[in-house]
Amino acid sequence: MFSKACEYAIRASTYIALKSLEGTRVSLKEIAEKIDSPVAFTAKVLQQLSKNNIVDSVKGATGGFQISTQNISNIKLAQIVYAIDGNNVYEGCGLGLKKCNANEPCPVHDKFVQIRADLKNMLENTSLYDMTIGLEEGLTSLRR
Amino acid sequence: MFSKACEYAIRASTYIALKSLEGTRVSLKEIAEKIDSPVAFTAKVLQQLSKNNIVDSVKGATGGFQISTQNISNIKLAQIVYAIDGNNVYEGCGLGLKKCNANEPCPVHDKFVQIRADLKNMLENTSLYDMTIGLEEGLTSLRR
DNA sequence: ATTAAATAGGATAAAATTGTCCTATTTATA
DNA sequence: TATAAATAGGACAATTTTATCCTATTTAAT
Ligand code: FES
Ligand code: FES
Repeated sequence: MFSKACEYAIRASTYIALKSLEGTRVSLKEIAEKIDSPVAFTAKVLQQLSKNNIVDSVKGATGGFQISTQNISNIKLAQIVYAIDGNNVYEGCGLGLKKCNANEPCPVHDKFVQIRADLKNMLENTSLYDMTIGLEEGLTSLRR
Repeated sequence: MFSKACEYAIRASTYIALKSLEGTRVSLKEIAEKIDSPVAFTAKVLQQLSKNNIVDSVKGATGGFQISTQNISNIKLAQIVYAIDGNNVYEGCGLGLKKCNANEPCPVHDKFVQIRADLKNMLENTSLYDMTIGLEEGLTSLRR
């Protein structure tokens, strides 16, 4: 469904959001540990998220990653997926034709666009804040 | 969503089904041409489909691939996807956790399982015969 | 029998994705 | 000012996926 990079991106952003709500900035090292991801690879993903203004990075000692309270509410999973995996999830053909096109549809087009729309809808309506709910209480998890 | 191999598998099976309904067997070369896929790679995919009894292969001159009328009705996309991509589509976690598990869910679990169920449902209820409807008349396409 | 056309399958190669390592830069603090 | 801790980013390595090439085998038809 999503690339590994994108899975890490969502999990990392969620963890950063959680800690930002608690008022603390988090280091790459801590993030990778808490979401169980390879450190250096996660660094690349975070760089991309930073460039896309999805997370804020602070350099230097005591630096780290954070997300503003406003952005925690405003940023949706759809933006993260788009930043890392591009628009294939939203516009790609289920059977791999170059362009999904209702005018010359593949045999699964009608059924596929519905599922894709549901997925898109879910991603567009799930904020980072939504993602953090239940995390602190251990009702949901970012590792294992 | 699906691997390239799986996309080719679905398109190839659909084309073979179409021609089998017309009573003719088709060669690898013709298949690759009609679904716009790399010949040798498609051969590997067809080998796998043959091993999984999704398509029948006939060796030798005048040989080729075909699917029995019964199987055209009975074989569902779900079987093809499973044969090529395994069960990740059906059982994998949306955020890449090792196991999707309702007892220790990731933050998107509840929403994700629904979408996954819809997809699974669609794949389990779409037969190769369904896939061929509209193809002959050009209402749907396997290339472009 | 020979030939030609087809699939089967092993060995590689190319490309994309995933992952690692090292150095540069930034910045708080001692 | 020196140091230590942090991100940024370039270069590279490993793995997986995708694609190609070549040979063996099968089989219909001449
Ligand atoms: S053309 Fe294939 S999903 Fe739209
Ligand atoms: S645990 Fe992530 S989708 Fe079920």
